[in-house]
Amino acid sequence: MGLDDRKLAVLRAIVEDYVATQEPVGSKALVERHQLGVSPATVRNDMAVLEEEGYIRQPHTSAGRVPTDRGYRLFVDRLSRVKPLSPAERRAIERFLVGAVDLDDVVHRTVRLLAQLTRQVAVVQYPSLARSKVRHLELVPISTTRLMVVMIADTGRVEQRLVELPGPVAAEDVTDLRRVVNEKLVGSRLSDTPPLVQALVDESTPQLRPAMATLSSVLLETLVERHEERIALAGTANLTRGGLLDFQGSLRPILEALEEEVVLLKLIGEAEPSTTRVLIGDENEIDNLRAASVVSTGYGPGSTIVGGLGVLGPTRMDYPGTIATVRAVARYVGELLAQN
Amino acid sequence: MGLDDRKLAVLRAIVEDYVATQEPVGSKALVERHQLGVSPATVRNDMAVLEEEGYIRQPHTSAGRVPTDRGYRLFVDRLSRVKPLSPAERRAIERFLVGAVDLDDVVHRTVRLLAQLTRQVAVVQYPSLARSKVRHLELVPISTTRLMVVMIADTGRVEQRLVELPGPVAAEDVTDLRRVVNEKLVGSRLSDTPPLVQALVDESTPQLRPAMATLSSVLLETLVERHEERIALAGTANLTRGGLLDFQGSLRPILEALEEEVVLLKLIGEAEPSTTRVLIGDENEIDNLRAASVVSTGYGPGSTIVGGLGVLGPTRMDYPGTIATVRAVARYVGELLAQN
DNA sequence: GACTGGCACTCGCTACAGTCGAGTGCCAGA
DNA sequence: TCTGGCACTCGACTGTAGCGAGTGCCAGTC
Repeated sequence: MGLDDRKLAVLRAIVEDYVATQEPVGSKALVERHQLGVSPATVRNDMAVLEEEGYIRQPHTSAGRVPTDRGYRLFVDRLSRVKPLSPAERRAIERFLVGAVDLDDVVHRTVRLLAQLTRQVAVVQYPSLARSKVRHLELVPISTTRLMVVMIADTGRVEQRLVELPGPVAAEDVTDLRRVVNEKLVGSRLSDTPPLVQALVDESTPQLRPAMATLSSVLLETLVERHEERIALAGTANLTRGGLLDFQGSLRPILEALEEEVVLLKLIGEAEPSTTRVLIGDENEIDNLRAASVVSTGYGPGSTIVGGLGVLGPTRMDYPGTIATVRAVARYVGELLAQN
Repeated sequence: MGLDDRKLAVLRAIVEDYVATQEPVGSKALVERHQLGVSPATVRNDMAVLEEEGYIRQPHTSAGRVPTDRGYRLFVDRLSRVKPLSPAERRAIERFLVGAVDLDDVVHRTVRLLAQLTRQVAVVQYPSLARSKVRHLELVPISTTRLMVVMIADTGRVEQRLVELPGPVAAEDVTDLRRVVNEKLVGSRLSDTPPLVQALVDESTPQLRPAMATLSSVLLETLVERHEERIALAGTANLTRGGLLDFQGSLRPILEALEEEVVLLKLIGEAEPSTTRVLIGDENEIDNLRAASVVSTGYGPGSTIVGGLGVLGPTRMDYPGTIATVRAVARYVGELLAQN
């Protein structure tokens, strides 16, 4: 079922034109806009083959062709080169990210930047706690039976949680607790902590044990399991570009999906090192997003990955450009994190 | 230009029917569905007057009437009673909010709850720092020239910020700094701090002064001015209900407005004590939201207000129900905060 | 065998005419 | 002041016709 070079060129041309114009593209327009060196009739034959193979389809007879998800996939995999960023884009990225003051700030700036550059919905995952190491644990007494636990991770993430102690604890005991948890936990990965935390309880003095038990269960429960991941989102207004033609007329399912953190994490959180993942339409496991494509990648200081980021848009998107932007932003953010 | 009781009843009926059916309501349908005790012809005369006064209008000549923003305003001010919540709703609120573990948790649960109950976009402002008192300031050394400042407010809010010190500071100096800032600032309103913070610098020992200067400027700049307000949002998918008839066909401007924190704050942040504010369509100062209505109120422990919350929806919304829900949720959240 | 020009065909889109009916405004009369 | 009646308006819907973009196929050419 060979697709010879010209057929591939035709497919590429169809994808490019369709992305640009948002209108089904016909054989005549194709030969006019691209130097294919053959006549419309020939192109039509090629199109027939491409359609048979499932790479393009006709919205209705007497209309031009539109790429299918499969067609986009082939385009992304074999027919496109990642576009180099324009100097203006590079500058925009740098300008946007310098002056970030804070992890929160970095994440917010990043997600806005991504949304602006790609003109799509951007998603940025905060550095995953599971991939962070504990830098410091602070215990702040709020009352005799209440403690605020503040965890600072090496990725810059800060999480806090109020702990209700089983009974009153004296100030010097809090100091002891603080010393012990820091001694034991600083420098370790949170994902590795369960045994460590258990040990904390076992090794506590009888006096501290009840407090330590509560504290450690909160550490595990809240910081590791529940709150674990955070997400920032921007650019939802970009969904309305393309006047409801994308997303088969209803933003509903998309907006619903974007409200679910779990869904977002699934989209961008499973990043593998230094790969850019592209999910096109149907390839998406989330039903609500069957009409959308997602481009995502991991980021982190140096070559490690601490979180994911990406964008979501119509299947009809500029893949080469989007991929380039997502990669570039991820790289810059990584550098930024490395500086801290 | 007296609007007698019957004309007001007609307006009320029109608003209620239109909100329920989303279709222009005609004189015949009106007398059938409401016991107005008069004939359609009479109602038509009343309608003509109401239209002349600008309370209703006809989308086109041979269609029924639709309330104008002005009509809704009159309805809200004089023609409607706040609906009591159903027991199911009460239960939903309680169920949703118990078990909240954290301020973050409370806010997230609240915003989701509001969105779910009102079936609209919900906005919740975190307790305003300007209205909070400092409960504790923690300084955590990250390196010899870096400090993490963690501020815990009495409202439960926790803000942190990385501070780059002008030079290395010894551990015991950090302890001193911590003691001093806590002594001076704990218990004071952040909005009142500028003079206090200035005093901090003036009174510092020469040794601590440079560090204190940086620290205090960060306290002012970041915690008070910049980061000041935080906002949680939920239910954007609800904008797509009513199939694009609301919002004159485009969600674009709405989604854009919702991305701007400043805008959201303006919407719900200017709450006055124990008032529920209703902004209808045109009354809204933000151009993008001229097709929407906002119902908002303040919340806080006891009778104090620490922040605002509210919902945004089409002008064609169930005002009595929405107002009731917003108030009830605000009250519950206030109680929850009071417990801490 | 691959490509091309030509031709018949399909079918969505637009315009137009006609009908229907909901809803109105107005008026005369109770 | 209210009501029933009536003429009128105008959007929604239906059906028809013409247009044109685009196709598939086929016979002919290189």
